[in-house]
Amino acid sequence: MLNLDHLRAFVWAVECGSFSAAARKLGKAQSAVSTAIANLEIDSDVELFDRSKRSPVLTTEGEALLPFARSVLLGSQEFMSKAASLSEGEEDRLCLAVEEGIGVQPLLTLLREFEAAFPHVSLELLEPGPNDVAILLQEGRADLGLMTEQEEYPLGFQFCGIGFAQLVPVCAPDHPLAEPDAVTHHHLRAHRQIIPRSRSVQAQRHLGERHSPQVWFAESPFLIRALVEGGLGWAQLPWPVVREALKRGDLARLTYAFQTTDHQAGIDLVWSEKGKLGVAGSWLRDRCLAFPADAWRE
Amino acid sequence: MLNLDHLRAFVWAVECGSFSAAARKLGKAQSAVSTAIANLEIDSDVELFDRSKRSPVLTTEGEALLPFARSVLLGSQEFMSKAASLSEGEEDRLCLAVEEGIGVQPLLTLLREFEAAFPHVSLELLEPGPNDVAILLQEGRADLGLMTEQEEYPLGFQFCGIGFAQLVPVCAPDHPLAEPDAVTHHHLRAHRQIIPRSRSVQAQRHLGERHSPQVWFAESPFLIRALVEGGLGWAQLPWPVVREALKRGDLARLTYAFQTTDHQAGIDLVWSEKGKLGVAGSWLRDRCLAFPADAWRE
DNA sequence: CAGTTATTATCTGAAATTCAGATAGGTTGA
DNA sequence: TCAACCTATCTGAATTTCAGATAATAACTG
Repeated sequence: MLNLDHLRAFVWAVECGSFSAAARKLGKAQSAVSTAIANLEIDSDVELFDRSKRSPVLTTEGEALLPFARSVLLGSQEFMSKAASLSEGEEDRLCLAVEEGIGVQPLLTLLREFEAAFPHVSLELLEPGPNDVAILLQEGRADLGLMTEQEEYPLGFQFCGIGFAQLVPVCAPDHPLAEPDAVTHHHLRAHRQIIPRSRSVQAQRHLGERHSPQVWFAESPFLIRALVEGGLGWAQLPWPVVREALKRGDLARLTYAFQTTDHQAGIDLVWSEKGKLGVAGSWLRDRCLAFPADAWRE
Repeated sequence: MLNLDHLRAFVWAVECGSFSAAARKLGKAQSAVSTAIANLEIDSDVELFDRSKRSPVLTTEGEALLPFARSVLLGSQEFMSKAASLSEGEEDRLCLAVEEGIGVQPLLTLLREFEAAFPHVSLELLEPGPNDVAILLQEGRADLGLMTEQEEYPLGFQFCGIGFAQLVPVCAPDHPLAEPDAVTHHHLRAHRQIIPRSRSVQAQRHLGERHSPQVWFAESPFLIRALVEGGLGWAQLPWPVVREALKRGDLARLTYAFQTTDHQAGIDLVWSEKGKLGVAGSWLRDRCLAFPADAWRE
């Protein structure tokens, strides 16, 4: 029956150029390598080396078989490597949910570090609408979440504010509110506000204050941006969502008369109860917590 | 150290649902499977099964490791399978050179059979210009060749006629020779003939008779077809090369006054001295020899 | 041409491993 | 409670692996 040690002897003998050298490399006796390869030749019924010369040279059959042997050994290394990863408490996969509108841009370098540190953990990234992050965590679908802050979280979750996202009031360039003068509460109330609201009835929190009695709701900030660009109302949207549109002139920024700075929406990092996170999850959590608070404002 | 038998026990235990069942399947004692998996767990430092229930269930770590184990075993099977192929005298690769202009169409079904019969032999197909087949064989670059017949072959080669290709005289539709009347030698001599000739000076055999004192040469029948379509002369070309162009009207067929049937160019199957061909090569050679002689005329 | 070095195959007894069977203990369902 | 099925572990035997010694061969050196 095929034996990994035999394959090892075969590959190392090719690598080193002689059985003796391979034996020295492997820390075994020369006879061990010699018999190992002889057994491999018996098992496979193929003459792997031509021994007529001083040091053995691969036959064409051996040459053809070598990549197969390497492949098996590589597979066994991958097995052990994955096993080591698991035995150190690394999870097999990790799911990170980042609420739509929170730019993933600040995360990119972090994810590159993650890739290098945990090559065996397959990362899944979700970008759900507002507050769906909490639902994904509750369902166990996601392990770690990044979402705009909420008054209270369900039991069994830990959370920690890690920064602030800038909420920018915008409307279409030809919208009445786009006038250069600062707008008052009175102006705002006269026009339709569009507010993000989650699909699930479970938790219908909305992002930002409600300023107008006349409101529409929409699931995604990108959908809202489209509505606002179409002149259907005004909205407070995260800076990463509107940055390009403002630069292009597809949107206009409102100037509040009653507030000089933009509204800040806190960003919380949320994870399920402490024990559930593996090594990689904890690493990612800790690195997120160490992020500077203004990294998310771009 | 990792051991293939341990991996086998692991995978079969998962497959069968219990260690005992796996032992029965493998024809071993239950204790063997049990200790094998225990050893695998020690080696990898991962708990693969949860034994608290009647029959063991995979842990999440075991689940993650299972595809890696399967991969290693699959690799070992591929090794043995390839070894069996080699030990039966199948070559690792086989190179078949089919002279340009000899249609590969008749070969297709044969190649499909080849694929099924010799899955481990990687086939290489070359389509060299006239007479380069002989050179490729001589250099050892190709193992088997299909070429238009030649008066003599270098030593060390065997050859056998296996059929005939039809050589069709063609010219451009607006060429003087395209007239409906049959053309005589005299007509032919008045116009430039284009003849295939190999790149190598070594053997400058040309395909078909020379009918005109005014000749050009070109390497490939397809190149010649382009020249003829451009009105630069007339030529005798293999039927598969001109079939589509004749149908489209890009070429016109000449009618010889002195010959009622098209010129037949014999097709030879050529291979290097007998011992060199492996099982797959011999198989392919014998199947080619059994081809009906008119298969190449389409 | 003789001498030296390096190589492989093979033999041998010891050491390690594997194996089958028996036994004990746990889980499941009747 | 019992029967059926499962796993872990122990034990001695069988098998395999191993290192060291030895002989034979190839290549290089003077």
